[in-house]
Amino acid sequence: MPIRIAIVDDKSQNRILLSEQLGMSMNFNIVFVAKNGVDFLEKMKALDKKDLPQVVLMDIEMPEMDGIETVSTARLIYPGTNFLMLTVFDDDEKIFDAIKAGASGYLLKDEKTKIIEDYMQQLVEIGGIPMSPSIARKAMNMLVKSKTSASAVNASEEAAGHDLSDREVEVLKLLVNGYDYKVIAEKLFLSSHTVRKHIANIYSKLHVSSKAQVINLAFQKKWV
Amino acid sequence: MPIRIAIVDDKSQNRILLSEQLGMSMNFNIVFVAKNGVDFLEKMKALDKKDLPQVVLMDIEMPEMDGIETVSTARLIYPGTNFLMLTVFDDDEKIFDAIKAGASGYLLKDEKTKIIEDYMQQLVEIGGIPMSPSIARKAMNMLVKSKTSASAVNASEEAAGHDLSDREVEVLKLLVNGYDYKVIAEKLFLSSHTVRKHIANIYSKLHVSSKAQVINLAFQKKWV
DNA sequence: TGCAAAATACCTCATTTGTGTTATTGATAA
DNA sequence: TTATCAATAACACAAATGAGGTATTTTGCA
Repeated sequence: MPIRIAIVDDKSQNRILLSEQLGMSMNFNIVFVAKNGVDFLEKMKALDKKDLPQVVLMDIEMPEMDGIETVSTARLIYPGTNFLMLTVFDDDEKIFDAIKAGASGYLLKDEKTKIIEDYMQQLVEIGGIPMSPSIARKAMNMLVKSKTSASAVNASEEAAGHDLSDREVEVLKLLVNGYDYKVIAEKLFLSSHTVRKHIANIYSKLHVSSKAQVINLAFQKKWV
Repeated sequence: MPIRIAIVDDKSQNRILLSEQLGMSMNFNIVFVAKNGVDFLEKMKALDKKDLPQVVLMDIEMPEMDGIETVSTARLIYPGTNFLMLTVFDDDEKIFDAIKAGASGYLLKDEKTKIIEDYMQQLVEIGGIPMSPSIARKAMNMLVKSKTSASAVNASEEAAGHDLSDREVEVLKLLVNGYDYKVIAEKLFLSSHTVRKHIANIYSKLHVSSKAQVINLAFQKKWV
C-alpha cells in the first residue's frame, strides 16, 4: 500500500519538483500539495479522516505561517501524522524550535530524493527518525548543551533557578495550586492588592504574562 | 600552551596506546593516567588546582567505578574540567546516561587519533561538543523520541482517564499550553464562542472550575 | 546608622474568564 | 425514525485577571 503524503512548500518549483519525483514512485500517493501553513491546515480539514496523509514534507521557511508554527498546531490535531521538516538552513535555533514543535525528522533540502523516500518508508514502517547527518550533529550539540547547562546552572545557583523572593515563591505556589487572588490573600493574611502586586512582579521576573504560562513553567522546572 | 589531559581506561594497552600517541604531540601534556574511576578521583585529589587536567578522556566500560558514574561525581567537584567519553559500543542507554551525567563529548574508540586531538582542541578553545557521527545520530533519536513520545503516547491512551470528546481534547491541549480563548479559536478555526463552550464543557466533565485547576490536572494525569 | 531591597497597600482600566442560556447542524444510536 | 450527542455559534453579565501606576513600612546588610 502506498504511503499517503502531503507536500508543503511556498516555492512552486520545489512543490513541482518534489511531487513529480515522488509521484513517479508507486510507493507514494500524494494526497495534496499546499503552499503555506494556512493552506495546509485548510486542506487537512477538508479531508476525510481515512485520507489524511501519513507523512507531511514541510518546508520550514515559509511566509504567512511557517513550518514550525504549522507543525506545532497540526500535531495536536492530527496525532497520526508525521511531519518531516525540509530546510535549506541547518540553523540551530530553527532545529531546536522544530524539535520542540514536535517534528518527526529534519532533512536538508539538498538530500537526494532516494534518501527522502527511504526515510519516509522508515518513518511509517518502523517509526524511525530520519535526520540529515549535519543536522543531527547540530541538534546533538543542543541536546548536550541543554543537559549540561541545566546541571551546570544548577551546580552554581542550585536552590535558586529563579530569583524570586521568599514571599514571591509562597505566592507562586498557591497560585500554581489554583487559588485565586482573594484566597491567596486570605491564606497569607495579606490584602488582595499585595497579592496582585507580587504576582505582577513574579510575571515580570519570569517573563510570562498569564497564569497558564506560569503554571506551565512551574511544572517544567519542577518547582511543584 | 599545551592542553593538560588525563586518560582513564581499565585496559593497559589502551592507556599505553593513547598516551604514546597523544604524548608525541607538543599540543598535549598528559597529567596522569588512571585505570578506573576510583583511581582517577584519587589522582585528581592529589593535584594542585592549577595542574588539574582540562580534558579527561574517559572510557565508559570499566570495572570498580565506570566512566559514567565517575563523571557524574567528578564534574561537580571539578567544574573546569571537560570529560570526553570513549566507548566501543554506541549503546543508546549508555549515551543517554552519559549525557545526563554531564559528559562534554562522546567518541567511538576507533576514531583516529588525529580526530580525537582536533576534538580536544576544539573542546578547550571553542567549547565545542565533540561527537562521533554515529553516536550523534543515536542520541538525536533519543532526543526526538523524548520530545515526541509524549504526544504519541497521548494519542493512544489519552482516551483513558477521562471521557472528553476529540475536539475537547484538542482544546484542552491548547488551553494547557497557555493559549487564551482567542488564540485557540484562531488555531482551530473556530469562533471564540465555541471555544468557550468547549472549555465550559471540559470543566464540567473534569469537575474543575478554573484554568489553573485544569492545567494542574493535566500535568498530574500526564496528559502533557 | 543609613541605604536598598523586599514587602505591603491602594488605585484604575481594559481584557479575560467563568457561568448562565439558547439554537442549529450532522452523525450516530436506539 | 426518533432521540441523543458532539460540534458549532451567539448573547449577556459578573468576577477575576493583567498591566499600569504610586506610596509606605520592614528588614537586612554595609
